[in-house]
Amino acid sequence: METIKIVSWNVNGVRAVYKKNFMQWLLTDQPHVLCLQETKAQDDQFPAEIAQLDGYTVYFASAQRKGYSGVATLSRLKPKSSQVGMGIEKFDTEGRLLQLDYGGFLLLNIYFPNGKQSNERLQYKMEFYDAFLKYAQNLRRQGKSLIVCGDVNTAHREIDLARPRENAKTSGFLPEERAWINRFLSQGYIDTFRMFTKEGGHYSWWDQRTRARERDIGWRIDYFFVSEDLADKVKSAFIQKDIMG
DNA sequence: TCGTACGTATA
DNA sequence: TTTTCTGCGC
DNA sequence: TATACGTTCTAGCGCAGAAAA
Repeated sequence: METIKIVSWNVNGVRAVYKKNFMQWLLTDQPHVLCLQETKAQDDQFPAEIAQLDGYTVYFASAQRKGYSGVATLSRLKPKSSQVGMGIEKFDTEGRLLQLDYGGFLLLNIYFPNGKQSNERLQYKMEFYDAFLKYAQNLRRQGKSLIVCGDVNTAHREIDLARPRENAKTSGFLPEERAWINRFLSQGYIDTFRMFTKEGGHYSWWDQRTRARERDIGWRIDYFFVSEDLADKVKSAFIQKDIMG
């Protein structure tokens, strides 16, 4: 069976990366499937060159609010079906989940809420986490195999961020957020990056305020999870840290 | 994130 | 019509 | 008093929408 390359990228504005080097990157990297988060665009606001890209079909899950959140999946493989959201209105209106059914597996492109803004948003994030776990487990009970990728907005363990002690009380590394990842994994999912890389020092997000990227003071908050039945089918998992979003 | 200022706790 | 400003979220 | 510790503050980008040019 041939190898499929799936890439996840929080672009922080699809129109902004389009003006930079998005197209060159895409034509060079040529993933079979590309999962984008934080597109910050309605379906009809996507650059036409992306929306009508030769060889790819583009699926959207945009937020109601303009310029906010939103995920999209570009696919060279034809899925059997697609679905936006979990069927829960308070979560689905923020454009955070897009599901493609490829028969052998479901691909869930997901952008979990950021909890840094306020207690209300942290609570919303935790509710989203719980709702998603229930949703995923329901799919598992239906016999589905899952690939879950995207921006989880939480570093799992101390080796997943450069400053664990300093951030023990910061959303993104709170005990309850980390505990949810533990609970999720314990229900039969694999953090694929950790299948191949055991040591720390590998990050996917860096604070802009202090130009932390230059010094590699970062967090690993973007993941590829698979349901454990797919584990032996995963060939590799890595972070392209030199690509700027 | 980092360094700092400031308040509070501890000996 | 284009540029500049303010506000929001991250 | 002297020291330790915990809390606080805080940039710049991408976008929307209104105002100004």
